[in-house]
Amino acid sequence: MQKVLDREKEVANEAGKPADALNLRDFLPYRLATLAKEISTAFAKTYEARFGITIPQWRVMSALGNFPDCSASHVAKYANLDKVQVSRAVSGLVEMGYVVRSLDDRDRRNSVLRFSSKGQAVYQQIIPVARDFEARFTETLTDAETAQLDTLLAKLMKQAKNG
Amino acid sequence: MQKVLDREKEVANEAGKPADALNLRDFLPYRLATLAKEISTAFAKTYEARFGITIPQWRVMSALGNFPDCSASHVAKYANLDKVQVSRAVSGLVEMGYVVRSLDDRDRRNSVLRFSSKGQAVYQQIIPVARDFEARFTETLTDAETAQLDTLLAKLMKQAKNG
DNA sequence: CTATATTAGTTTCATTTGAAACTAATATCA
DNA sequence: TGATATTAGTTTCAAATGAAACTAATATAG
Repeated sequence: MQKVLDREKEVANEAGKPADALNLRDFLPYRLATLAKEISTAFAKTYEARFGITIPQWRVMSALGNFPDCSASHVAKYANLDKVQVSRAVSGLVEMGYVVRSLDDRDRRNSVLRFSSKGQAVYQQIIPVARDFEARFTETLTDAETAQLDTLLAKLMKQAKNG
Repeated sequence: MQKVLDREKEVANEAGKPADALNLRDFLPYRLATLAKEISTAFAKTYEARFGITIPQWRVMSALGNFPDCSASHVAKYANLDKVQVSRAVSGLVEMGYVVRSLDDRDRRNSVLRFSSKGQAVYQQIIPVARDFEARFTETLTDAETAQLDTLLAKLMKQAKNG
């Protein structure tokens, strides 16, 4: 009996599709990757054109918005970037006049990063754009679903980091 | 009255954190991007070492598992890859002896891609690895949460593609 | 039919990325 | 104190990426 079932699984189904194939479109890592890419690039378009910043630069700015005068390594940790990405993103932001980079007098290995007034103004302009962008997604969800999403993302991230 | 509230929002809160800053870690595009990256790289590690394939190559193999003898452009559409990525991934798979590339006699612009027996065997080995990997996540969720996740990802993807 | 346009897939080239090497500053330990 | 180790951040170099140019095949219009 089990044998029959096993053999049945090995042959193609009625649509000619091989059995024992995994449908990528149902596969969690694929779904997350494609969704994240779609959303990230869509959001990036909303600020790249207007403010000339990249995704890592947006993340650095977010870090500085929350932690003025912090170091590059703090930015890296907060924004899930590696130190090379932070270094390059900050260099670009400094060139554009959005960020001022100096050294910590108490430990001159550490950088001290902060917005220029121009950078602060740009950041304040991006925040509502970001909130609106996010709202376009949460608006399609009920309040319960939005709460579920928060819970699920937290659980998945926890499992991804530990397991 | 409104003025007072506005002014209050402009000053730093008790922790010294500026008001009107957006916390990246609560921001949906960021959360999705970091979660997807974490999961994708973790999954990639499970097959890159064992089978020597990259993420795009895994996606191509998934496509061929479901659609034997399909074209590169069909793979691209199915697996959300661009044609350059497919071209390169297939070249690598052909070199490794996992895939056979030929031309469609009815329209010799189209390629016809299929597993070699070796490639088919590797694919069959990866499938349970993939299922186990995914299961480690869904096991941390209740059945209801797993269903919610499916619904939410579908809704978000729909919104990402349209909005 | 021939000329032009379109499609499938590859190659090229410039940019992005990330690991490893490097520089400079501070900490630790004998 | 002086030698070694560690930490922060930058630079270098090789690999990955993606847009645009390219090749070859087929479709379409005149």
